[in-house]
Amino acid sequence: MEEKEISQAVISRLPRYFRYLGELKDEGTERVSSQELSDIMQVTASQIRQDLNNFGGFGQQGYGYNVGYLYEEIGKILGLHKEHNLILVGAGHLGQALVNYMNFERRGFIFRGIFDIDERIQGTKVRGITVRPMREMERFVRENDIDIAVLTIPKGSALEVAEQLVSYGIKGFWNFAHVDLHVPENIQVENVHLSDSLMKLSYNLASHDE
Amino acid sequence: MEEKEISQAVISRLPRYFRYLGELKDEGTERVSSQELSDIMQVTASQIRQDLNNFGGFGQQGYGYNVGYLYEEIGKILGLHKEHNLILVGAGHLGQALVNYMNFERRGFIFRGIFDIDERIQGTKVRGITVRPMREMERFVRENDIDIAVLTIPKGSALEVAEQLVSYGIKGFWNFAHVDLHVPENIQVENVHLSDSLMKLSYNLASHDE
DNA sequence: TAGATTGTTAATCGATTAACAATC
DNA sequence: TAGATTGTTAATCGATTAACAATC
Repeated sequence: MEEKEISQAVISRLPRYFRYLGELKDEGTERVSSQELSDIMQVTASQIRQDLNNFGGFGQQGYGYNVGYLYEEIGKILGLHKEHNLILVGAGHLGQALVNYMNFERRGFIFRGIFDIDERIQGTKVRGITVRPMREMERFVRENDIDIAVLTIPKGSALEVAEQLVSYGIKGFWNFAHVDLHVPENIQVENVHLSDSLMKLSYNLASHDE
Repeated sequence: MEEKEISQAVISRLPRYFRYLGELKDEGTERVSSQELSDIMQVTASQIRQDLNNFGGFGQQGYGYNVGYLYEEIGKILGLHKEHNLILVGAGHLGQALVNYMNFERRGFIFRGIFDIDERIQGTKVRGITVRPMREMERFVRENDIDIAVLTIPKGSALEVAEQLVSYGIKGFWNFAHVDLHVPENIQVENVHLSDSLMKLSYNLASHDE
């Protein structure tokens, strides 16, 4: 049962709030007003209050927000209290880098399996996890309750692999392949298109020095 | 001399247009109407026409757009006809993955140097490029006309390193460190916050299965 | 209580979509 | 020429900012 639909613009800002609140928390700060947060984060206090109030009244008039509480609550909104079981599909440089990055695990995103089409690396390990052949993927996904697939494979095979994974029960894709996946609407896709990002930087560099 | 300022929302869509036009071009398609592109890309024809007309009239009434021409023009708008000299700062797994990724070079983004604080990897090579100590960075940046720094270093050191790099003449940052850089407004920053992206996926997964 | 700051409504701004005259 | 489709203006929609009453 869906509450009022929250816009993706708001969702995109939540991790940034979460990060700044985490830093305030680590510094031992107990309370913060929307105005103080506004000064630090360079967004309007009004936007902060609007964004938070999409999810409930976390503050208190005359006081502001309790840092620790708000941090926890945003974490819950983001679903960080739940664990997710991930597989990596495509054990190239980028894929291996993602598996080796410790911070995802700290947030509950745990790589359970790695798959690659290249026979030469099958059987090798990345951070203790064996690289398996693609044909073992279906069984692995079903038996290990995998909900997220991280795609670091060439664009040519991504559509086909994604379709298979949906049929195996995958619920979300973290997609680094440079294509737009076509998946049923109950499946979530988060794209990381690195070359798009670099092109945007290129544009901004070019448009600046005119 | 700045023309009318183009919104970042529009800029963000350009690489996607560029990608689809490249595919059409590879298929040998010569012309495309905004409506056809709309069907393929799942955005409105109106938005496509509006976006393109920010940069000039690339189409022709009654005909549509010439695929090859539009592809070239968007490439120019994105600044892809110019070469950029990059350095990597932080030769961890992610940094090495980026250097090894061939497609950036194809678009004119060329890694010239790699720097890392860790003495154990200094002197080793990544894709033929020697990893150098940080103290050589200033001279290298100045002598090799480096304009983009790719930051794949821990958040703790990112602010300081970025400040130094600005003073050495760096014009743009591709920032993978999980902090917001504070740089002068004539310096461009493009952030890739992977954990933010993953949290967004997490939210969408959680909010879906309610 | 008085002061501070939220939660929320109203106003503004900007981005998207629709419509259509211009024109190839 | 008639048909098609752009370029562009106008209308709509949504997101951001401002304002302020509620309230701790």
